Amino acid sequence: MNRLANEQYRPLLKRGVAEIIVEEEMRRLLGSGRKLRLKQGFDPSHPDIHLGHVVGLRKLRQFQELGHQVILIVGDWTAQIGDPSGESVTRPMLSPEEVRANAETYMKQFFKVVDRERTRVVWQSEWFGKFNLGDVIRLTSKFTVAQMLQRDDFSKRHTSGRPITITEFLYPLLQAYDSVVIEADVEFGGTDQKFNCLVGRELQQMMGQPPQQVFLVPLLVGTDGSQKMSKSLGNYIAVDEPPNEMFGKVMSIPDNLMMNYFELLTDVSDEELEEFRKEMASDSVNPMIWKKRLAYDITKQFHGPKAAQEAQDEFEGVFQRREVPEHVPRVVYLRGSSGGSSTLDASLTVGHEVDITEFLANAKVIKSRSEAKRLLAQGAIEVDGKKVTANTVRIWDGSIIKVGKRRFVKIVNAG
RNA sequence: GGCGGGGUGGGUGAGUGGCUAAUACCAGCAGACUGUAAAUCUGCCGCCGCGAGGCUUCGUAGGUUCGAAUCCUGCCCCCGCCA
Repeated sequence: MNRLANEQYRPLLKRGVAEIIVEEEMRRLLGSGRKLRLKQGFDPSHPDIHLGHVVGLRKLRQFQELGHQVILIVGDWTAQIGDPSGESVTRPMLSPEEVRANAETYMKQFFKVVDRERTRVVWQSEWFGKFNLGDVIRLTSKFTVAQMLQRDDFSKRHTSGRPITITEFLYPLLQAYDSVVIEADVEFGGTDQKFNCLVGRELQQMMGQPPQQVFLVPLLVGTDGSQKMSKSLGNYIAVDEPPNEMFGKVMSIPDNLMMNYFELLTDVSDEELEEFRKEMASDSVNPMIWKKRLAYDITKQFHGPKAAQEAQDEFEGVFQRREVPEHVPRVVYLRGSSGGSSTLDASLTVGHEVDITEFLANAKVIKSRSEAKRLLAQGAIEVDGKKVTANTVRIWDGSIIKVGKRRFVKIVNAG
């Protein structure tokens, strides 16, 4: 491999990459001029994509720009046997309809990053649907328990006496078989997928194929700044998040995560990041300036420059200048007899005093009256810019009620 | 098949008859401070009630008791050890 090529692939193979197995082989393949088959699997029981997944998807995209093809495998079959990730969490079997719906949801998000034109979607059931017991036994007989126990997760559970189900051993095998079927050149995944991907290499070789390369990306740390981003931990930023939310959530990450996010989730050049690093080290700039850029850049990727700019404007208005946001959810305030969907207590009338806690609880702005009372007692409720201290307050058509730092509601009289 | 352990509020996990709506920690929420960052401090953190207070909750269904998360019985579920 010549120096030029090394330089050419530097951003692709170095930035935002945890490990490549085998890197030299990877370079050789890239240099061969052949169109590579990039394998990406997806578990239909988790159809939501967040920024943690985007790290890998961006890599797929970068490969696509070089002319390579993504093969997206819908794991409709393995979704039914449970994912051994972390603790053994048994998943409910998904019905075919659920799988299909989830796959659609997934792909809608997936193709916000990955180029649809250069992607082929295949379903695992295309091949596993024909599998019979004999096939399964033949597949399992190629591997030993000792091999399975090489997996960190398995060996830990085994030594500490926690259960491992046999179906969990099947999961890596099926995933490996996927690689054989599609004749994958490269499999992508987070570092937690290393073992499974390596099993794929072994099986391919046993079946007379050249082994796939394994491209592992780091796990993104979530908005809490400590644990990996995941939906169940609630520290995630979803790709289908509205622009304002997305911008706001990025702004809320700890400062020390910024560099990491820039590297893994943006195309901001290494040179600029070096500048950023220096400025941060010397305290010569307010980190917020850079963080806004980060938030803008990420929001732009999913919502376009216009929406990103608007999100930034709103952020600056609401949080830096403490203004009321432009678009505030409305609470329709019915006068007189009962009515439609967001019905409020009909005895309340605009322009009159209302019991604010009762009002907000009825309007579902706050989930219970007890909680509303707590918030009131803590001075967290404002009406038209004035902190509410009494139980009752006068509201008008068009009044703005603010709860806490960022919840707003506008009163609209439909009466 | 045998023996044993366990199911408590979003999570971890105390509590073995009244002082327990239920220790503690985490998460969460609010206020202060700020750059809606982090850190820190303060308060809150089942539902209803202005309040005194009431109601519902500790796998589930019954029972004992003036009174049960705590005792008894059936059932469901989870886990370990031995075979």
